[in-house]
Amino acid sequence: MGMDKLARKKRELLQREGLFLDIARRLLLKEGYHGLTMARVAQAAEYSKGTIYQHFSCKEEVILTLVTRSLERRLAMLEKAAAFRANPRERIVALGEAMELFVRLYPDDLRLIFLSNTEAITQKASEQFVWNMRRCAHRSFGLVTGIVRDGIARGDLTLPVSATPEHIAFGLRALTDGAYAITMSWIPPREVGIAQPIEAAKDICQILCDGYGWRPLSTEWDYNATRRRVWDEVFPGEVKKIASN
Amino acid sequence: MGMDKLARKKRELLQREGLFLDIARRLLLKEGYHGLTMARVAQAAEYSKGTIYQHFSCKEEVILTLVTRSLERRLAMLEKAAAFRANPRERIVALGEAMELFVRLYPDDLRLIFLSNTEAITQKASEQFVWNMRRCAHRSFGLVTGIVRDGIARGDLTLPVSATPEHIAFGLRALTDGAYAITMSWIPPREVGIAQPIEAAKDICQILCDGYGWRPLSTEWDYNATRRRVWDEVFPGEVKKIASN
DNA sequence: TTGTCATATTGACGCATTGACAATATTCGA
DNA sequence: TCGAATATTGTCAATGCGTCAATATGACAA
Repeated sequence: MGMDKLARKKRELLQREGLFLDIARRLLLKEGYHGLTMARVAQAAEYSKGTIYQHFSCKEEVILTLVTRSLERRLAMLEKAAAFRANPRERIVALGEAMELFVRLYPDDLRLIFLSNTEAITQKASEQFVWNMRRCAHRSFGLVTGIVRDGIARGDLTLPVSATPEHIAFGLRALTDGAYAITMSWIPPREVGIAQPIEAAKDICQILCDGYGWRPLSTEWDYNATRRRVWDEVFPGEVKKIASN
Repeated sequence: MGMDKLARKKRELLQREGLFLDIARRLLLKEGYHGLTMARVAQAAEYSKGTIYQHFSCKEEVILTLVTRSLERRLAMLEKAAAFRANPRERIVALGEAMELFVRLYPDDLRLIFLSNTEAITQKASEQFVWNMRRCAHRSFGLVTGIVRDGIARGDLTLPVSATPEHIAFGLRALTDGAYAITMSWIPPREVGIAQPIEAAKDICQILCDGYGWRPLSTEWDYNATRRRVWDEVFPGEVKKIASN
């Protein structure tokens, strides 16, 4: 087969995989894990079930592919935020804004990411997928630890003897993930007295940084101005998209 | 039917339900969601499948019953800790110790609690179960907000204008839940540089409290002594059990 | 253009599981 | 001891996953 034909073939395969994934995503989000069935995907895509199994070895792999896409989309936004040119604590603020914009723009992707914590799904995951998901986790953690190291290097932050940069990253991440987990769980945050869980999570991250004595403290700096700068300079398109809704 | 006979009947039913639940729990923990099947429970219990459906309307209800038990067990430990006679910040420490002891003593129960965040399971939950799980969440949140209010009442803590007692409770809870979620997920905390995630979570909760300026700050008080007091006075049996492993 | 072969696609099938239910067994009061 | 109420059983339809032998497609050579 000619090279060009082979390339076309490959492109078509990729396109078909995209079709399967789009349908699967729609079903999964709309009707949950049990609502996503291979037969329904096949029917909606107007292919036979067997063809899907040429792309994915099992139902779980379909889901994990969706999860991986969402993880990478989020990671891309976090990386953009981490590259914000400002002092380290402002860059932490930028990460918080990235998280918030991500969840506002793509709430469905966040749902998918949380789905990946389900054992029923990860049980059947191939090495390939686990490896890739870990890679995403590493990189997003790495962004935070990197900023913490910068803060230490600049003398903005002095670690307690028992702590490491990883500890702080772990704390910020646990706080954020936990807040989102509560938001998306069967515990409605309003019922426990929190009207705006996402804003609350950002504020608490700030207070945690203050707790470490990371300068400039939130009392010494106008971090709302920082937020506006992040919107303007890093995520103008995203902010516009949200505003237009 | 005589009253005594009726009572015996009821007792036997309850006992059988316990048998089913024990078997289901073993299967679920050992082989995951897909490994737990009604037929296997029936076979192991030496009853027929139909009998199980007299106790539980579906597989998900079996799982939710297990989850509810675990939530209640944890809540009981938290309530014991919250009743610790000490200043409010020490009582927060006591809650942290309760969480740690719980996860050390009953790691399987924590796994079950996290299982309840799975949509595949909660989808089919009856009102009854959701209602009960929310009740647990309310009560455990209430313990924290109660302690925060005590701190404010004593003048140990002055809230920022934008915060409420619920905010602080939300932060502490999100931090703890998030840390445990990371611990139990496919992200191995060691790989992101955290050797002891549970200890780290406790430390970070302290730093967050410091960030709020909640007195006595961790620099002003020996909270390790507080921990030892909690072990001795609130959880002597639990600590002993852990030590003997 | 046509024949041949490799590859892609199909849908029926085997197997497992859920949940329902009619048939059967047991229990209890009279 | 009898009969009604209740509990238990095992089978069965329905559904879904993943496989595979049969079939269709299409690239290339003659």
